[in-house]
Amino acid sequence: MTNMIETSTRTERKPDRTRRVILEAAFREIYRHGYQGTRLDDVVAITGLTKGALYHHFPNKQALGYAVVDEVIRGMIHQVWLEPLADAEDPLAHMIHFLENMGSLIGDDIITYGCPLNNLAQEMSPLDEGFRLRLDHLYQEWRQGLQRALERAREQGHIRKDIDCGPLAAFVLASLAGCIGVAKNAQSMDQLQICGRGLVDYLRSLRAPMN
Amino acid sequence: MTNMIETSTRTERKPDRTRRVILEAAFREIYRHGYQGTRLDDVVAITGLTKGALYHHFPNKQALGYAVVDEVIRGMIHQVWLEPLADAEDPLAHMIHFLENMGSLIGDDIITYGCPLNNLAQEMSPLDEGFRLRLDHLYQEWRQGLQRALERAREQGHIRKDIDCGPLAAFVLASLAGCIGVAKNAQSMDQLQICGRGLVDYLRSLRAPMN
DNA sequence: TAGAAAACAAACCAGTTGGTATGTAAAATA
DNA sequence: TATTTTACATACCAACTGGTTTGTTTTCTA
Repeated sequence: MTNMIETSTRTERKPDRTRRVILEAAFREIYRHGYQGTRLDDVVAITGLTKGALYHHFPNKQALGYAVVDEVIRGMIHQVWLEPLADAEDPLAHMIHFLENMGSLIGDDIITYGCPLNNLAQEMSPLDEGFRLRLDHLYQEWRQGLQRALERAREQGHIRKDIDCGPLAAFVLASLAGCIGVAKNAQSMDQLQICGRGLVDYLRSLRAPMN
Repeated sequence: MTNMIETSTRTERKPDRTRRVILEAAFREIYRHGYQGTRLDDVVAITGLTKGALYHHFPNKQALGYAVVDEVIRGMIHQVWLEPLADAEDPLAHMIHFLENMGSLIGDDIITYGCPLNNLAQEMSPLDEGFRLRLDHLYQEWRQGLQRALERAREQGHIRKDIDCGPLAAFVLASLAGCIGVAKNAQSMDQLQICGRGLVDYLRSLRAPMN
């Protein structure tokens, strides 16, 4: 019935796409200026839409922020970290390779603006419990993915048998966030590599002693 | 109508003290809400002063923020970290003891609000080069203090001779910031201890092998 | 001790911000 | 096809915010 292929120049209505456009613009602004520093006027200006569109899809700024966490940032972490890690045959080698080439694998934004998840967590966790719960949930997903990968590495004999991979995953994640934060403050890719190498050294030191 | 009432409201004038009061109130608000989330009206409300006083001592919000970094936060890091570390006879043992008892040694604020320096760095470094330079300078002071302590530990034979204490100090600092950040987001002292133990394990693994 | 300067107080303002009320064209539905 | 619902656009505002201006009281100084 309404199945037409004609892409007319009329104002096509694609609510899902409009919603996506708003979400990604909001993510960009939040990533660059923080949640509190983000102005809704700037978000709509980037999209070329208007506030009417924004407030049609989201009831208020807070709901928009929550959706950015649940949909945009969550997707990025799964895509960049969790899925490749789950697919890797040699998880430890994959992690080390990733840590040693973060700059080229992720892009300069990691130096300029840091980690989107950690940024938002540091800013909003003490201020808004809704943010905190969502961000904490995401961290737990991330940590569990890391833990599973480390346990696989342990089964492969790349990590000593006596290591508890739960706390280890927590520490690795914390260190990684710290390294990115330091690099961001120094605005220096070198700093990221120096700190990242410290983490890699640590991971290597967990190898079972060769006999 | 001239000074008919010599009421006790004789406002005692202590400019240095007034400046201090403003600085500490500003620190408190920035620590809790971030720089962008801090309202000058709230700062003056806490002090019981007025904007006139604030703008007499500081030309604008930015200068007040800079002064908080240079005077308040810097003092705290020196007092809590650098001076005790420089005075410690066994720096490595001191560091480990500190990491294992951070919660009780520093206080609950570290869980609730995180690390004042790291918070401000993550928020403001990409937004304001003046902040970034001041915060980066402070980080370098901190890292150098750590490096000197680690080098002393190496001389004492508590750390392997082949370790380069510069990158190590950078990694330790990054990890520490990351651990505090994770604990803050989880609002959990347990998380701080779990992550902190990971860092302690790492430091212990640097010990020269016993023969 | 008189005048200048410093240290505050109080009122005010212009720009901004999140949010709303209302209008309207396109889809969905009947 | 007629009607309702969805998806936006437009215009607007009340509250707030950083900052200014002006006035008053204390302290310093010549």
